[in-house]
Amino acid sequence: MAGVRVERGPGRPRQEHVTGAVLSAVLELVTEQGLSAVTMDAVAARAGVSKPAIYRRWPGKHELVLAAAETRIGVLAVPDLGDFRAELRAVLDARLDVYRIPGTARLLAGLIAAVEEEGAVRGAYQRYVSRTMGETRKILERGIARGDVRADVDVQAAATLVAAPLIFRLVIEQQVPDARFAADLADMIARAVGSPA
Amino acid sequence: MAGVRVERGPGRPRQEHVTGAVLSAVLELVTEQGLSAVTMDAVAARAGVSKPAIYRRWPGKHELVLAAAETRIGVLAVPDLGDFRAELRAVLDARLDVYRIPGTARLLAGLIAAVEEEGAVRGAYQRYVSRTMGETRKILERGIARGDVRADVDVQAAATLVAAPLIFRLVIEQQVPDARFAADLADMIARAVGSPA
DNA sequence: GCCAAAACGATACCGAGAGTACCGTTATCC
DNA sequence: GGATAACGGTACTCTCGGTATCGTTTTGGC
Repeated sequence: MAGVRVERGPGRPRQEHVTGAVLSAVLELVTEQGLSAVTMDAVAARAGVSKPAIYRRWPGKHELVLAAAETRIGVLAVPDLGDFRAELRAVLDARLDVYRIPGTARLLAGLIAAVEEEGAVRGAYQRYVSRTMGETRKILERGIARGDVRADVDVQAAATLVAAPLIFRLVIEQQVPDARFAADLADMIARAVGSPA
Repeated sequence: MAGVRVERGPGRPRQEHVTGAVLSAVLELVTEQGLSAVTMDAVAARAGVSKPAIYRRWPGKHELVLAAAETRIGVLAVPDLGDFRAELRAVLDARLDVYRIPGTARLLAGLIAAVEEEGAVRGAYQRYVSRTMGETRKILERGIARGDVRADVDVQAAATLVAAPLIFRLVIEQQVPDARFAADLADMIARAVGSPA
């Protein structure tokens, strides 16, 4: 995902702090001033780094935005809590915490635009999305095995039902989701996929 | 939303076909070559129109993209069908028809990016979103009045649950939703908000 | 018929931003 | 000590959004 050069060899090695400084600069700029303020010059200046140093690590702006987004919205794993409902709450609450960080909506919007514009980013993005959705699928499959999730649900469709509403409210409705909304979602989704018992 | 000059008066009137040709050009370009191909010069050339003619109608690219998106994803109204489940299917199927048109994912991505970048577009966008969600809210409220939707659901949250999954699958998961997915959604949402009866 | 007004196409232009090339310098491996 | 490669700095090219200006054309009002 990151730079091209990983193996050791002759030549001056990368200065590790540069990578972190650049990613932080992207997150700061997008939070404080929005997407349009994230120019390569502004990022370089904010990070105290030269522009070529950025291009040695990422092939272009789209990839940089993707990398910055990944540091924010990482893949989270939920352990077996013995109860589908509890695990559902855990997923929603964890996502809620991330989406409530200021600037996340703008960051996601930039990510979506970057993926749509640049086919090169799509591969890494696809892997990220399927990994994230995979965690939710696991919870559903545990629930089916356990018996507190209906055996006849389409797991992939149900995973989308879980993942979509929070991000929709943030990015499309342009409102920061709150705990009440997450709780309502948990109720509705539990009825949607839970065993009738 | 469109041009500034509506009232009649002296001077050469707008040529109506220009507006339509420009909007069509945007949709064609985004469908055939993606978002990055939608440059003002390309739009002008494709529409057989001069660039100033575009700027007489929309103040900037963001507004143009919003206008083009609105011609595609209009607000749809669902009549009272006497049954919540049937109306739910009607909403999902109608949305499905639109989202399956090639290029719609790219168009939506462009819209999201435009809104996030340009505060000026936000007002019109907000009105559009709340109008669209309002139609879904109406269906839920009819259902509550009728008795086939639980009276204790949060209508706004439920509307998000209905609207989010299709668009999420298209824009985030990067897959065109199919009829099977829409049917699964209808099943799950009906259990989520339908009366226990 | 004539004039003001405003849209039209065409073109040239400006400024900003993405990305690249080249510099001399510095750090590391062999 | 030499090859390698990252570093900051700078200057550059190219593309794109947006504006200005031109002469031309089409309308309404007198």
